[in-house]
Amino acid sequence: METTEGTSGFISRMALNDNKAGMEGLNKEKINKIIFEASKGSRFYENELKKEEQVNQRIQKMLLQKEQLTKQGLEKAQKQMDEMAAYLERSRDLSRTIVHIDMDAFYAAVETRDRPEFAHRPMGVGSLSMLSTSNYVARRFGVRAAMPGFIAKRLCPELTILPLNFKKYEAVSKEVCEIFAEYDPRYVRMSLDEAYLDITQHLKDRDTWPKERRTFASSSILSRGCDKGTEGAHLQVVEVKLEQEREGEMHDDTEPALNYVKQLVPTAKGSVEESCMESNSEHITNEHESHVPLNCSPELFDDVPTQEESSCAELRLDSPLTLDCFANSHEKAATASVTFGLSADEVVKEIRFRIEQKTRLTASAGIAPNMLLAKVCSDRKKPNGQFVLPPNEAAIHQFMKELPTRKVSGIGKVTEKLLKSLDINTCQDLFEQRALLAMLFSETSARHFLAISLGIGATRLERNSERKSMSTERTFSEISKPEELYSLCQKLCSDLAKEVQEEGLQGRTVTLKIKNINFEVKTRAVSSPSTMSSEEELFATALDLLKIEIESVQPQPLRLRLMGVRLSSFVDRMDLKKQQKSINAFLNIEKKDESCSFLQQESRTTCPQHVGQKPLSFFQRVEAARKDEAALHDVFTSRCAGEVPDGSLQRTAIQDKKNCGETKEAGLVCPVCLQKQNCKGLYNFNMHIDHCLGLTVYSNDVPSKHLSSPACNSGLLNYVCCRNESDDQNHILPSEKDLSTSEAHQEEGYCTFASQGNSTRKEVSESETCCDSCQQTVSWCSCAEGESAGLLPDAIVSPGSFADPAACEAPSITCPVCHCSQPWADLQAFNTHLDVCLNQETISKLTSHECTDMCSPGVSDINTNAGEKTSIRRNKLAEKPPKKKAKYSPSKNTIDKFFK
DNA sequence: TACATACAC
DNA sequence: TATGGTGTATGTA
Repeated sequence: METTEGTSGFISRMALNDNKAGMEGLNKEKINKIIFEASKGSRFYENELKKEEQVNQRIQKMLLQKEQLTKQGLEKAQKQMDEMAAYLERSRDLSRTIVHIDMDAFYAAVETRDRPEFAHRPMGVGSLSMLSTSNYVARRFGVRAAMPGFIAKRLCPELTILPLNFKKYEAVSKEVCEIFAEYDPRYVRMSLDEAYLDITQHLKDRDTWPKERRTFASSSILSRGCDKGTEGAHLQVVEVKLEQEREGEMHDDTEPALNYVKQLVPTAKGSVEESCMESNSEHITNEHESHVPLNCSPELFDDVPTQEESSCAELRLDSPLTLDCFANSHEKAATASVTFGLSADEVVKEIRFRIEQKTRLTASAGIAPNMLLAKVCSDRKKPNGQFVLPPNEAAIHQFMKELPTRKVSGIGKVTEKLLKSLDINTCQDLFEQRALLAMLFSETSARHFLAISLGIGATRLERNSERKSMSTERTFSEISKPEELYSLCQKLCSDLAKEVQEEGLQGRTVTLKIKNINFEVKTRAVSSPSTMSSEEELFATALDLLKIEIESVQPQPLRLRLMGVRLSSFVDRMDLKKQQKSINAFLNIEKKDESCSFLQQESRTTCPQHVGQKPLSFFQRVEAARKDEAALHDVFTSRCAGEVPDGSLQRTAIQDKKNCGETKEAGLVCPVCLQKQNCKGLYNFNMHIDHCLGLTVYSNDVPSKHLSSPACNSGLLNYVCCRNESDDQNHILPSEKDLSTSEAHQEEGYCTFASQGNSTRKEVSESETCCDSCQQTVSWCSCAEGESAGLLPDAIVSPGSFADPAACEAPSITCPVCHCSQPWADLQAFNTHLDVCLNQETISKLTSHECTDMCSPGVSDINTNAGEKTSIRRNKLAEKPPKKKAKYSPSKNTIDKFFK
């Protein structure tokens, strides 16, 4: 989405714009006045003023600090920053071509495409409470994204507000992404309407492409006037003024005329879009302080259009409008085609062209050597334009010189205000004041500012960074009755639990967020030693927090307008999968020999390598693999390597903090594989032990109800005990497979599982699995997709299919540590034996003594968390995870009373 | 770890 | 009548 801009810059530029100062200035004042009138006296407004005051105090504090700085201190800081700048310059990578693509007024454009009547009329998408975006016509009235609809209506009574339709936007976004993937399969989508592409490789490949591959048929006006098949043709947009706009009456103009349309003519120079923006950029450089009404909070007016956007809205209307104007030309243009050149600029034109052909929507783009710059560039020619920043230092320095700090992603209104108070307005100022910034801001911030001032940003697009939290929150009209608050809390937990479970996540920290009727926000968090994902667990934790808040204001009621629940500190399914992958690697089973995989070991007997061999039990396989030192080494080194920093300064500190020191020379000997381990930190050592045990490290974080028998409630780790319907026996089976009873079959190839009135249809396949206890092969149907590693939603597991493992016919199991045959009575007994074998006492000793030598900064972490993983968890599995001490624990009766 | 704040979209 | 929801990062205690 487009970024918004502070009021002051907007007003100041208006004042300097000779042609439009009167109209826009008045317009701006009108907008401010209307917003102010609609806001003043409201609780929201009062809170905004309060927040603003806090920022002002922060500024005062900072200025006081500034006064106390010594010359020597600043010189020292200057030296350090210069060293850092030199380092950053040395590491500058100009080799990549990064593109940032942003769909113009996306939701509004999609709606306009489907309902062309809004092409000429002001329209917003959202609700009376909040708009997500608005079209360019509405923006001329000051109607912007993140503005309440009722205020937008006051600004523009003719405004139509359409409801959000995410399904539709998602579908369009998918279409656009299909195009992105052709240029960079590893493109990174930031939101429905925004993505980064690294087209470096594409540019190389493209050099060898025949012209035909760069030629596209055109079904719209975009091809009009283009030389058919002309190599490197430039599409020039000529804006033709159709009708003189009535100045100063925009608010009363209920149906603003479409004043300009575009024509494309071939040119070698570039487009008029660029010259249009260049002329605007002159005004940008003439910025000065603004006149914000004294009694108005500037924050309230953050969404007023920037000059660039206002001008663009006048000059360049949404593309669908343009297309409509050329409706008569469509036929003529239907057979045209256009060929794009080889440069990055041409590639991006091609992408935008294809997006418009495919979706009838326009996009803006920025092309630069890194993400930070590309993002700024894409904003330059919005809407429907693109800007290239050449990959050379001189051009970048020149570009950054006049760039207002607020234009940089990550510098918001507060940071902008803080910087302005230090007389820092542009990125060049950021560089010049680097010593001051180093003294007044944190090291991280100062470094960040320095990188920005040099135009240095990330050059590698990282995809699929793991999710760190998941939350759900709701705004409502005031609720203050405790029972209603509890009920709401439970609903939120229920919703969150569903989503968390769908993603196969397990979290340890629950955060309750509340906003009172005065818009004051509070968060309260608690971390549990064990992970959770169920509604019950989330609710039990969140309720504790909520009760404390209710009590804290008693005898007054807790009057809320928002409540949210967040789960974080995840150990997710990916970790489980990775872990399993490592176990497979540990067992020296590679993909190339999938027929012999750990999970399908029956095939082992038919594999040429293993013909005639008896299927091995799980622990026998662990034992066999244990002997394979090479395999062990692979797994082990990969597990113990720790995080690899990406080379940036920012990450170095994190790495330093996280990493423990090297293991002492004596090392730690794994009690399972008996190999000396050079792990960094006990945590990794514990991970290794878990590998050796062939158990899932985080199994204790998986809800036991999914993995264990309800009958024995054992929390059996990699196993599930299931009753097979066909042989009517209980079996102990590895839980990598999702097992369901054959009864669940409703039709061939599918299972339908009923739960709480809902049924889920899942594709399944028949498979055979060896019972690890009785060594018999049994048939199961397993879900082919969706769930794995035993993370079965309730709907799939039929509790009736579980039974006590003790019922299994073959009552013994091999201990992976001492290798003796242990009687299989129940898991608890077996775990006890395992713990003895692991010599819990020794591990504890290592945890408390060795660790201080092994791990410098992370000692407490390792002692409290990681240490527990190995030495305690096996006995803890069957127990209810201990809850963090809450100040108040509601009695069950009390809660029940509320829900009856 | 807990919490608040800032920011993006 | 009425000012969102989701997620990440960072500073501070």
